[in-house]
Amino acid sequence: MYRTTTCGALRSNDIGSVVTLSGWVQKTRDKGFMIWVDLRDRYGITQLIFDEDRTPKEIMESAKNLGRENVIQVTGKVIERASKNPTIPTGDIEILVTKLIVLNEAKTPPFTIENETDGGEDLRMKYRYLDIRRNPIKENLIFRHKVTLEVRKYLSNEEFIEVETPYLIKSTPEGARDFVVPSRMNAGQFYALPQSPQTFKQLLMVGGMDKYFQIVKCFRDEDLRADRQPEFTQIDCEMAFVEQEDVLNTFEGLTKHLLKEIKGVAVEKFPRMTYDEAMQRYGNDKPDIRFGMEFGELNDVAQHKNFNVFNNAELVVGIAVPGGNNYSRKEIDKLIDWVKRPQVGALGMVYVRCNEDGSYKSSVDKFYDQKDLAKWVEKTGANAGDLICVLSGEKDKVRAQLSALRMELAERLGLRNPNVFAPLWVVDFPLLEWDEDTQRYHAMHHPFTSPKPEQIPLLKTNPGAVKANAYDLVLNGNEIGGGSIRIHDKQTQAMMFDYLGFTPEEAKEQFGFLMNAFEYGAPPHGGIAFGLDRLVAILGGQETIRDFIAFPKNNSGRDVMIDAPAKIDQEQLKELHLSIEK
RNA sequence: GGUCUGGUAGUUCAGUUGGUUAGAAUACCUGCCUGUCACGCAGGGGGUCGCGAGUUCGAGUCUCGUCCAGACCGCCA
Repeated sequence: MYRTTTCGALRSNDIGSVVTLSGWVQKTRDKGFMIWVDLRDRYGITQLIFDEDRTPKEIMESAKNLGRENVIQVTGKVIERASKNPTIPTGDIEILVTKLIVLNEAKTPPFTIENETDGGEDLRMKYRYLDIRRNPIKENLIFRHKVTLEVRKYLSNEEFIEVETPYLIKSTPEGARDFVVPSRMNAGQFYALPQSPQTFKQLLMVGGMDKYFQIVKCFRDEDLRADRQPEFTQIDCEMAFVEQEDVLNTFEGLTKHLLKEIKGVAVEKFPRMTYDEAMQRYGNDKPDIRFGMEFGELNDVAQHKNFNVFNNAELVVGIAVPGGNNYSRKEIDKLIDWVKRPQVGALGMVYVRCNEDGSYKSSVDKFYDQKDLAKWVEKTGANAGDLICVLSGEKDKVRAQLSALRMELAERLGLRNPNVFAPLWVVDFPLLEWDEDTQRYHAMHHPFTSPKPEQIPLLKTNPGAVKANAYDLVLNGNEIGGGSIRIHDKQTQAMMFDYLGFTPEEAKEQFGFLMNAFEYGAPPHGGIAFGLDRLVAILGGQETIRDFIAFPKNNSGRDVMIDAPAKIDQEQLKELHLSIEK
């Protein structure tokens, strides 16, 4: 038997018992006359003691040779420590070792296995199995387990059934780029890995499954970010015989359950905001509402005052930065440079200092008097001591720019407190989105999303204005879930494909199976999908999802540990009917 | 595809206007140390300054190219 208990279990009431422990050598402290070894496993650290009076000589000798991360097994008596360590749970006791077996030696690890490791990202990924031994990563993986367990518990209680759907499916041109898998048995043909199980879960509704969920891997062949991996996990859900209200209530319930069980946070009813309102108030369809700094539109009060930059702009909009009047001229100039970076793309920034004495000092005093500026203050909700930052230009662009500035400033001001949770629903998303590159409309959510029925006639006259029964769940400025009420009849679905530029033949070829199914009694249905990696990271109070994934990919989509992707040999290529272009 | 930042000891980093033998911390090795727990003390080993070209009497430092990593923009129905 390798162990009778774990390294996190023993306390002072175990004193006197004889135990066997197995684990890794975290650290040895060799004082010559006495050697202490911190033995670590998943559950904690227990101190071993070897001393020249009480430990046999040969055990003393082999203890001297123990290196970091050796795997050892020890047997010994639990004794009370002469000097206790109140900072760890097992700090009152230690093991007087009578038997020591080195189960496996270890090379010196390339970075320290400690909470604050000296290892860089690259190295940690290459030796991820060592990284996982570190508490922060280990705790994150356990945390993720708890979240998924709570999801399964909650949804099962609500009578959802977890059903697995296939990973080898068919590529479709809509949406993200597909990962494809060549078929050996069907020369020249390819499977695609699913971007989501969307059509399958709809077919499960047609199949009468009624309430479905699945914690499922999805795949998108697009560039990565700190919060984006090419393979990621969704909590994919679908319900039949529901309206939008039913879906929102059900998954608001799930989210509340998670916040309560995982974080001990009780949240009242989630606020709801239309897409248009979110864009107007925050310039963003996933607003972080943990803090204010709401947009104040200034067209009415800032235009027609001889300042041509504003006069020629579609939108003039500002935010009040709390305490921003403290910024030096140099700091403000730096802020202006920040918004002018290509990533943000503003051409400039106008600012108003709100002095404590109630007066205003702006960068455009030539064009605006105190009375004018007072109106800006009113529109942005600025207080004395604030700084108003104003951007202008094309509506969509300037909103994105000011939103970026708002988030940046909130970050700098420490307003994005990871222990505060501010969820909200953003509803009434547009159905379609104009795409400049292809000069046609794209489905904003996906092509199975139902337009608001009363707005269907509007599709003919002003497609861009049609709203969908689509919704996102936003948490702390992150989209953690999104879904819609789906189309469930063949005619509407065929019409949608038509608007999206599919010929009837293309629609039939790609989605004929779904439209056929709609002819055999498809119930009204709708659903939602949560990004599990992101949800777990946010609940864990972190921005990057990588440390909540056991074996993540790096920025260029590589797994640096197994060194994938990699070439395959000529034989394999031949079998798959492939040849590589030189 | 683009923008920015970085690449120097096992590791994390410093390295001034281009100038002698490239440093620190930590890790590692050796010795000492009568209760350590970030143990302490003394000593030691450890470098293709990412790679390639160029400028120069001289390049870790400047220029160009290239590779790698990270953040972001585009992209992500």
